[in-house]
Amino acid sequence: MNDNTDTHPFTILVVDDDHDVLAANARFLRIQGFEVAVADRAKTALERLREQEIDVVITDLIMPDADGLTFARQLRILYPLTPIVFFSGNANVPDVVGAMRLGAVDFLEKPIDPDILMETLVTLRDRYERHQLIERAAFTADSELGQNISFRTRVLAYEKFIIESSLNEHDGSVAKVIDALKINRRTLNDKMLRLGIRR
Amino acid sequence: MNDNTDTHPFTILVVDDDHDVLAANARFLRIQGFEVAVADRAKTALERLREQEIDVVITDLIMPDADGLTFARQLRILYPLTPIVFFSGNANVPDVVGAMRLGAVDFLEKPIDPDILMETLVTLRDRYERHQLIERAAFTADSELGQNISFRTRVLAYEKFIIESSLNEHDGSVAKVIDALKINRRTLNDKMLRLGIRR
DNA sequence: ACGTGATCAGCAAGAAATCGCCGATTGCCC
DNA sequence: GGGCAATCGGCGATTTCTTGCTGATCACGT
Repeated sequence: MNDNTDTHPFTILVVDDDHDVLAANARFLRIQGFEVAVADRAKTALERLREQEIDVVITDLIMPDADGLTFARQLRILYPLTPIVFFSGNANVPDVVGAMRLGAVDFLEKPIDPDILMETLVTLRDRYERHQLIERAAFTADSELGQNISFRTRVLAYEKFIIESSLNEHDGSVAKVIDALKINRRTLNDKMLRLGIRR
Repeated sequence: MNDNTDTHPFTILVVDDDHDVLAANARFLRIQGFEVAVADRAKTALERLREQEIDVVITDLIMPDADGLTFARQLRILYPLTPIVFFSGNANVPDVVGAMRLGAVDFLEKPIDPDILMETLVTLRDRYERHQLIERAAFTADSELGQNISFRTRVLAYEKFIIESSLNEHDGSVAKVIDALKINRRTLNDKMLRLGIRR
């Protein structure tokens, strides 16, 4: 199911309707060594997401064809675990609340401070490099087929993700995972078996 | 409709260092039929939480003895499931982000609009009156030990998130959610009940 | 080689979730 | 009012999950 891209580069999708800002940010991120994809509106952004593997989405809250929250909502359905970072020039509190409720990783203010942006991205990349890999495969594998991923599938993928993350976090120690997740050892074993998790 | 005096009245803890505002808000909420506890600082608030069962905490972001986020962090350790509603007069984006990351239910701006506050609280109460009880028990049982949130809890939270997202996406149409998530109607109904999801 | 600690799977009973079937309710249109 | 579509909850059979008990591996240090 999972394709060959053993190690695809960590890719960031930057969404901004201001082409100048978009280009500048993209350039900055490329210089910093990230793989960057760009889009100037929600529709294009969703296309990019379909075309290539995106690891992080950084998006303006305001877009010509949809507001950022609606976009994030769609994104969440299709790619439930892809981190989203919002930015906006004049965000009000309800917007920020809404964004965070949709699982935004962070909310930055425009103009973006490069240091802060980098810090956020590096954190995400580290996290990605540690665990994300496997969980991602499960999600994307399904989502490519169509819009609707079954409830069951999503939940299983999430379970897998949690367990693998925790295993990673604890250097593969099952005992520690049992303690951390407060899960019965037998149950954990079964789930690992069922979900195809190896240490 | 429902008299749920089976356990204890739905209790709100209001935290504000401005005694006048505190008194005014407490009075307002009592008139609205809520049981209200008050505190004028983080320390007192934590005492109240120990003394009595609190169902919702409404707190100013700024307190004399600790900032609201630190307070929320402590609260989260001790009572991970207790909903927190923040309010602040001059909130900046990072504060809101931090609050939401700590699992705040909402972030209101001062001066508080009574209607919005009521709406938030009524939603929380309804949810509480449903089956939050069960979930709640699971959460608090786990949380006493510390940071680690149990596997079960996380999965439940994710299920809730999926269903709520899907409901949102489909304007609350259960039928469409059933189709999108490919979930049995009966199962969905059960889960909504168990997880305290309303349309 | 032996003990120890960590891990794993088979088994089976008990617990929980799933889901079809049924009837009830509500809002809407004719 | 009557028909219709959407929604919900009770009931119960069936399936699935959980989990304690057990014995088996395996790596490692003595």
